[in-house]
Parts: sequence; structure tokens; C-alpha cells
Amino acid sequence: MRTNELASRAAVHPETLRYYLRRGLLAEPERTAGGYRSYPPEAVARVRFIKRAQELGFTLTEIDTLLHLAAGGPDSCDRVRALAADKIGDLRRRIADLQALEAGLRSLVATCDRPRAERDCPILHQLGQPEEP
Amino acid sequence: MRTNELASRAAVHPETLRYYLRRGLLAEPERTAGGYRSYPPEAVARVRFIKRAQELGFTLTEIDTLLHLAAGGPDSCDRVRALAADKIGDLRRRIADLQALEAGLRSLVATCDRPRAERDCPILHQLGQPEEP
DNA sequence: GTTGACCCGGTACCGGGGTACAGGGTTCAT
DNA sequence: ATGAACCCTGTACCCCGGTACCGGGTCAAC
Repeated sequence: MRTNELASRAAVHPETLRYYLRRGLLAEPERTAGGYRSYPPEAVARVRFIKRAQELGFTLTEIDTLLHLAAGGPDSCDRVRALAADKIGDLRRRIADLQALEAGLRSLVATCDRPRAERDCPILHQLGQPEEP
Repeated sequence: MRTNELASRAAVHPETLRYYLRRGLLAEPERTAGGYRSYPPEAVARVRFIKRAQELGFTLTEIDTLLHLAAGGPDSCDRVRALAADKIGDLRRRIADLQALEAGLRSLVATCDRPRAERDCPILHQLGQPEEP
């Protein structure tokens, strides 16, 4: 699969793929006799994963770590556990905060028939507090 | 509360506050007789909210919308419902994807005692598929 | 009063994540 | 064979979200 096809299937810009190659997020694929890159089919899911993880708030460096975990992670199972535990903890916090945001918006919807000053949307309170130690 | 105190309490850089003021994410507070800004106590939660929402993947423009909803949203309850429904739908998708990521990493942990090639970490598959119509 | 830390507005600069472009080579349908 | 679309490498540029810096004013402890 050539660059443009991968870009099209993964809904990214072709230049983005070259950028990800430079960043090491994509492995350099084989080339055609004419020097064109020939990506394997699984590259589509990989690029989609990168973009979606970005939308969820992860930096490309964080995504690089996730990609390494997806490939099985370090040889040492203990290292994998430690790394994954760290990521899982982060994920749970993100999920909790998004759920709080959702609950807060639902509360607004339930009270939106009131005058604006009397509506209840507690999202600032929910996400604006310092984290507990 | 002066600029540096708010910055310190909210764990941001003072220049960031000036940027948020320029962007309209913070309301211009009252000034001291010497021309210093005097922020109200609730500004701390507001700035914390902005930063946390960013970490969760929202752009400042999206955060601006959320801040408006937090203030009660449009006068029209129908507008509020429509706007909030859109945001809630987005939140639910983010939550679902983060939960999928978590499940995938747990699967890796459960199989990490295997040789690397036989471990199971399906996160690419989970987040790398096109969205269903 | 002095001094260092703070404040201000405005301009310049930076990093992350792209994206555009130039010049030249390749591919494929006509 | 031709021409348009594609590809490549490498360099320049852009947007978002800051952050640094300058020159000058303010504040508070000494």
C-alpha cells in the first residue's frame, strides 16, 4: 500500500506519515523497485490508533510508549507490569474525570429549565479541585 | 489574589494567566489602586479546570464552550440540551475508548509471562478501527 | 529611603504537531 | 510517447499553547 492510500484509509495527511516516520512512530516499510514506500495493511490500524490516542489527550511520546506496550513491551514481565500499572492508573484518572464532566453536564440539562443563575452545572468544581494526595 | 498567587495555587505559569485573559478564558478581574489584577478565589478552580480539561484532550476552544455551559449555557433550554447532548456524546466516546485501552493493557499484564511474541495487547485493534456509522 | 520581588502591556520566541513547497524521479491511463 | 498524479528528500513554514523578555511602575520588608 502506497503512502497516499495509507493516508486516505487512515484519514491523515500524507505529510503526516512522513512526520511519523521521522518520529519513529511508524516503521520504515519496504520499497517498490521505483523507490516508493509499500506499507503493510496493519499500518492503517496503527495510524488510526495514533490519531485517536492524540484526540484522547496523549502526546506522541506517550503514544510511542503505548505502541511499544502493544508490541508486547519489555522482555521482563515485571517491567511490563510496572509500566502498564502506571498507564492504567493514568487511564483510570482520565476516565473518572470524563465521567464527572458527563455527570455535570447531565445535571445542567436537568436544570436548564430554570433561570440561568439557578442552573446547576458543577463541572468547574468537579475538575477544578486539587488532586488528593 | 494577585497574579502570582493564582498562578501558584493553580499550578500554572503567570504568563499563562495573561494568555488566558487575552483568549477570554478568564474574565478581567478588578484592579488594585496600583493597577495590579485582583483575582477572586473562584479563579483557582477555573484555571485548574482549564488545565485538566486540556490534559484530557480538549482544545482551548472546546474548553471555552464548556466554561460557557458551566455558567448556565444559553438562555434557551433547548439550546442547552442540544449543546450538552453533543458534548455528552463526545465524552461517552472518549470514555469508551479509554476503557478499551485499559482493558487492553490489563490483557497485556495477564499475558506478560509469555514470550513477547505470544503476549496479548489488543489496543491497536481496539482504537485503530474506523468508527461505526 | 532602598532594594528586590512583583506587576503590567506588548512584542518576540519556542516546542509539539504538523503542513507546504521545491526539484527531481516514478507510475499509469490515454 | 505524453501528461497528470504520484512519489521521494529536505527545508521552510504554520497553528496552538504557551513562555521569555523589555522597560517601566508598584509593593513590602528592611
